[in-house]
Amino acid sequence: MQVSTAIGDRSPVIIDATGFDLAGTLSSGQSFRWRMAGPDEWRGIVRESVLSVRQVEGLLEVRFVSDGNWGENRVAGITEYFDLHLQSDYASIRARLVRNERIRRLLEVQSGLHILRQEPFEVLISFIISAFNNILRIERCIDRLARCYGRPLNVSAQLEHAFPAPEALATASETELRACGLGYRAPYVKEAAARVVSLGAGFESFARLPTARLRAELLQFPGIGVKVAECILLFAYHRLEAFPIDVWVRRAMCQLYYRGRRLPDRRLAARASREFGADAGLAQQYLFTAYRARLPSTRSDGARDRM
DNA sequence: CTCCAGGCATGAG
DNA sequence: CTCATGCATGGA
Repeated sequence: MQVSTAIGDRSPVIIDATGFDLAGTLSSGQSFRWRMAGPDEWRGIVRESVLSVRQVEGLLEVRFVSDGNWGENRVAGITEYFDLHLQSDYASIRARLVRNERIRRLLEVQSGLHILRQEPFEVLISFIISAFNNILRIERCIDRLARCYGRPLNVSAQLEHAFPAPEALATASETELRACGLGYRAPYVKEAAARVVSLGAGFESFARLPTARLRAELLQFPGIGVKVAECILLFAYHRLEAFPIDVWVRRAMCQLYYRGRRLPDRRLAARASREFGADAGLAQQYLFTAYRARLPSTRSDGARDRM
């Protein structure tokens, strides 16, 4: 798995990433901190560092534009973030999903999506902001939040900032938060951050809770409902059975399983659980990206696109 | 101009 | 319990 290790300070980390789709994963709406920086280059902020990443053949090349506290082994940290240590699992999940007739066509044109392992607090706040919002604006809101409340990470002209700490958002004024473009979500973000602060070490222990209890804990937060809770379960706590239903996944499920008839989300969730079981989270990610991009494979009748 | 976006909180029935 | 409504903001 590990091809090379970082010896010097600035030497890039290179990791075997066979079957991984970097671009697809980074643009699949699970992280809001990555931007395309070239034809085959992605620049993003992970924890306390700025990364420049590209995928060549089956290899992932990661440059640390700014140092972060990754400890001794950067390879292990990067491997974990991109969830590359579970490549065999992704292969078996995919094999199971392909057996499902209704989504087979989607998987024939898409592959290699991973679920990133992101910081829980960042995901929690980011998806509170995501409610009734669009991805471009979510990215801008988080960018401005980081600029106002996050630690500066490099000294270049284009200064980049880490995601803010809970204390910073908890003590921010609602007016300031609104100035970041949060709108009516400003008080939710402030109160949710305050709740994380008051939970203290209890928030860290969320990671060890069984999924049902973790979901119940998340639903206690202001601004977190069923959909956002599922996003946090999936993207922050890697609970692969979670199944967030947004407008695109709703359209996908209704079209694929109910001839376009609109059903309540709880029924769609139950159906997803039956169809995909423990693989629902990854299935959801493929449905989301395919329907949001309006891929030809999402057309119900197989009619050709004449645009 | 209108419509829409990775929904939630609230109140009515 | 289920369902309808308002909500800030900005791009298309």
